[in-house]
Amino acid sequence: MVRLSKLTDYASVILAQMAKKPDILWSAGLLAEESAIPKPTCIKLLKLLVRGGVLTSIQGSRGGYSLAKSPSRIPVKAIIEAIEGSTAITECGTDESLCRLTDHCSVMSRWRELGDQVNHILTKTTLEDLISPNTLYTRPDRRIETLEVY
Amino acid sequence: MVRLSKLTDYASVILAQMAKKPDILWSAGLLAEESAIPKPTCIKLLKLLVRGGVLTSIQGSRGGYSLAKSPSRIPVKAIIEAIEGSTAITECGTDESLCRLTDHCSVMSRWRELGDQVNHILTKTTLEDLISPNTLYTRPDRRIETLEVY
DNA sequence: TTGATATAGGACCTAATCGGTCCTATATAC
DNA sequence: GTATATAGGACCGATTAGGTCCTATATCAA
Repeated sequence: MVRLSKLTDYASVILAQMAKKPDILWSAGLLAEESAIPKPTCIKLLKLLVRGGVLTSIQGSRGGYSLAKSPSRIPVKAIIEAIEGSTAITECGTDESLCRLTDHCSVMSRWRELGDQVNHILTKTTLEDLISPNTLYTRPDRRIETLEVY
Repeated sequence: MVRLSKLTDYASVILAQMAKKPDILWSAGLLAEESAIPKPTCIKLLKLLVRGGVLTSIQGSRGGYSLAKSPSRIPVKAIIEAIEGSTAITECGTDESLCRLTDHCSVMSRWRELGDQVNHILTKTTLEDLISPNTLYTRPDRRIETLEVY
């Protein structure tokens, strides 16, 4: 839990690169060079980001990739989910006995609420925040409203 | 990221069980029965929880396990770290070129700040919250102070 | 129309991690 | 001394993550 996968890390570097020059249609090759990420891996990530709706692509010669939206409208959650899949804290295991014999379901509800809080942060934080040269702290305009959770 | 491992899930069930009867010195066998978790796995988890300071143990005949502190003083973070290890969002990869050629380090700083927020929640939420029969939401006494982050 | 260039999609392999089990040592009570 | 309990670590199979490659399709330009 709460660990960034290497590929998501890479993806954020690629996206940071793209956000710097939003008007360019980036080819996979160029991005791989500029971001110092092995080309095959870079290509794979770009495909995942397209599928996740973070990027749009144009096929064919002179084609390439660009951000699907402005950085401020791309939640960190979307990036993570594009690369790693759902961020659901856990699917309820099919283990029947756990649910029948113990407080498992009740405890899981609390875990899920906790996961909702984390997701709230991941949704409010965007690519724009990620690529900011300044710390996220002490930015009044981005102060998170008191979580409507416990 | 943001996914509970099966073992942490199990551990929380065990701890919920123990918290219900705080005065009992629980043997591994009894806990395995009551929590419907395979005994060998249960034993492994108990050892990890002792090593993480969540439980204390007494060896020898008539020995067993008990909570090291009251549930309200055991952060969820301690449980996760006991089972899964550090919750650091990522160690900076040793990949030199990424840091030299790109904005990787800057982006990673933002990720780390984001991780700090998540850890804040995981620290403020305790075993007591986890085993509460009621939702964490709408509990004024547990309302989180506005995060001193963005 | 054809060739060059780019993405789309998926198969595939290897390495690392997770989930789970077992064995031996040590501590304690009777 | 023996039975009962935890301590610690070795170990293995299954799953997942990281990374590569191959073929198909779309587009542009000559």
